[in-house]
Amino acid sequence: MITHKTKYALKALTVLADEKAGDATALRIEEIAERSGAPKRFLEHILLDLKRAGLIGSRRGRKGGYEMIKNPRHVSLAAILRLIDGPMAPLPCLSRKAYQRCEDCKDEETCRVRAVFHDFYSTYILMIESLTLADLQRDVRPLDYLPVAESAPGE
Amino acid sequence: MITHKTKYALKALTVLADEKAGDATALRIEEIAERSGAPKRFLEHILLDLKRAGLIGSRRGRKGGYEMIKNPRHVSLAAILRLIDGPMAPLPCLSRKAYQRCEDCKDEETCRVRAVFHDFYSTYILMIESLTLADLQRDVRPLDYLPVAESAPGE
DNA sequence: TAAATGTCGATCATATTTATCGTGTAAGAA
DNA sequence: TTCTTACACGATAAATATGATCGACATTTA
Repeated sequence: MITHKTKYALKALTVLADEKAGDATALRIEEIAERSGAPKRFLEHILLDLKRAGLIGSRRGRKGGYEMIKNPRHVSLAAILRLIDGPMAPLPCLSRKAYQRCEDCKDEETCRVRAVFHDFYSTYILMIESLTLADLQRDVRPLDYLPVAESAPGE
Repeated sequence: MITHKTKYALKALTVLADEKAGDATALRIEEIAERSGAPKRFLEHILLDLKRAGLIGSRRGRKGGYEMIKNPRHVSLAAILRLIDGPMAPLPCLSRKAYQRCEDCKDEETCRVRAVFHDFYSTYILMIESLTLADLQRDVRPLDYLPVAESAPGE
């Protein structure tokens, strides 16, 4: 599950990316909040994070607001998820930035859980790194049905 | 991130799967706790969940304990994650079992976040469904280095 | 200056996660 | 039977994460 915060960030960035095509007018937080569906006061902090990370720029005062800086094609979803939600690694012992030894783990080198999730995570990263903001912008391609079932635990 | 609870479940199941090869003696919670590194009283509940799901069986009283019932090759990691952590869908609107409309979403059919994560999730599911408990059992294949970097948010 | 708008720390409410405890129930041994 | 061992299970607590709101301040433009 991605958090609401991340979802709001993605939607806000999409709004700003879509806007960038037009004139260079910055969008007010309120405007972004309306168009993304995020609570305004909550969105403030999110936009601030995105600004600090250099994805978007801001202007204060009258005619102020936010605008996209980066090329959406060069902003991976992985970067956004990490920025907002923090490390994505399935286990703390598999994270580069937030590495932490598992207390319950006797030997990290031979931990099978770690080994299996390491392989899994490698592919996962490749996938999420390859998606970009631009993928959120493209022309609408509506869903029909979910092809993959979320089956019951039993066999 | 998978939860500690799920990690404990995976380790406990691995212990039981490894034990199954030998004689049919059931393992006591305490023994499983020691070998998996999980807190005993916490593990009780986890084993109960696994039992209710039909993955393992239990015997009470003297000579009691838990033992593997299913063939580890037929127990997908997806089933275990769902069982312990609940639905895996990145968005509530993408879950079969726990579907929920996103309040902030104006039109689900054209939501780009949903569309992109739907595609992503499909592949994710295929991957995690294809892994089984048996993958946690195989002969140790130690890790050397993490090949994929968790890069910084900026470009 | 006045109005609009981003900045930002503090705070609060709620949910989730991670346990721990006490007590009950069943099975086997003596 | 009676005792001991071990699972069953609901209640509860502590810690952390998440989602959100507020007040006050800083900056820009008219």
